Amino acid sequence: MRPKNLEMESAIRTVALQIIAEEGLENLSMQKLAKAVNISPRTIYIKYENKEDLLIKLFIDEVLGAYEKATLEDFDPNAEFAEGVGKLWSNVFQYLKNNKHAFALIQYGKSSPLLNKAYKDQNIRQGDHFKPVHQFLKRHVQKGTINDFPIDVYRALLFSPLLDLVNEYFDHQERPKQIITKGVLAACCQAVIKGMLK
Amino acid sequence: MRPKNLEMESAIRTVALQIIAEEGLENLSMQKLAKAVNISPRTIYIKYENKEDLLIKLFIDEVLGAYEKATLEDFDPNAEFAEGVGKLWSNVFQYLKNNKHAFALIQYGKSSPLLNKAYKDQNIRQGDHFKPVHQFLKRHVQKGTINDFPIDVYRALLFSPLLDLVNEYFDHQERPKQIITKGVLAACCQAVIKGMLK
DNA sequence: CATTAGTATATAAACGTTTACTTATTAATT
DNA sequence: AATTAATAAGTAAACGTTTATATACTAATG
Repeated sequence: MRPKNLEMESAIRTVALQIIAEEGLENLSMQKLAKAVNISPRTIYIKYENKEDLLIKLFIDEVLGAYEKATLEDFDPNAEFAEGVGKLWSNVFQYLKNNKHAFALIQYGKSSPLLNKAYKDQNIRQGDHFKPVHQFLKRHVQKGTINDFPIDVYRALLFSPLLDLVNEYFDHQERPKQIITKGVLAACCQAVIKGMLK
Repeated sequence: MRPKNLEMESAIRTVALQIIAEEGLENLSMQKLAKAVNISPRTIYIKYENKEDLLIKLFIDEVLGAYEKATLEDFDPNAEFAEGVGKLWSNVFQYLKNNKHAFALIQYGKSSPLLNKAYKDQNIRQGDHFKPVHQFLKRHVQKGTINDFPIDVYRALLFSPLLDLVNEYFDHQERPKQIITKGVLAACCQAVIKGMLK
């Protein structure tokens, strides 16, 4: 039996992310993708059932998986609140800064009904990728460090400003001056922490 | 000369927003839109140059314009910091809660390159729709109430958690229990305010 | 009756996907 | 060790459909 060319599969994913980031999800087509990777359209269908399947696998496995892994790297659920949040912020920023294409698809996850649905299904099926973070937050609620909120509310408070700052970071990359400096990021992180502490 | 049917133009916009919210931007086509409004495709082209033109006008005029107007309603740039931010939050939440379809397109504004570009162009050309907010923030920087940041950074800190909470609000509308209550919203707003105060 | 709004229909290109075929590789058989 | 059969990977070209937009026409109003 002829073996799969594994490089090709990763090329498909890389180029797909690139097209999505540069031209938008609405401008990714199977034929355009195949041409860009320099393969036959049929080859994509050997590895993915159809376009939906490709997009969802791209989103869940390639993007969210790596993102979540990077977020939790060296994160200690038993850390002090400020220290823990600081670590999460620096992990996320570091990762996204170096993975602009992945970030673009993450942004689509909030708007595209297809990806949004996939995200929710994934969250329900797989339980908690972010278990260490939940553990961390729960501990601090019990210690009385922070107020008790549903987990989705913590996500909004803790991470959405950071994602917006990443967005600004990329926007200002093409401009004369970068406004999202280490200092600004640290100050914002401090503001978020201060707001949450009781 | 035969007069334009103005109802038709607003029907086009309403149905377009509906399709985008329900099926995604990538699933809006001119023919599908025409069929849904029960008009000929050509009629859309009388009112809009092409698809891009339609999308950009939908985004800028119909959605962002109304959103910004609603945000600033009865907002007093001379208010105390907590009061001013509270007003902005309640305006935004109130408006988006009642305009789910508009919210969907606003979310796309962060991911779709076409809309993103339109947004930036608009921000540059039209200067500051949000001038009262800038004025408000500047005053509080001078008074020493809050730290001095670029305006984009304020936007991330002040509004992105709120938009995420609106997203959660809609998600939980289809579930047994709404977690984004008035109390949760007020507490989050307090957290954001507290974090920003020096 | 001139002018423009609007319709029905057509266009070429692009879409997602499939069909019919070739190539590369492994494992069994000679 | 060489040959062959089996099988999956991969290609080229085409499928029917949908796309954005254009053409040719009719309807309605100043």
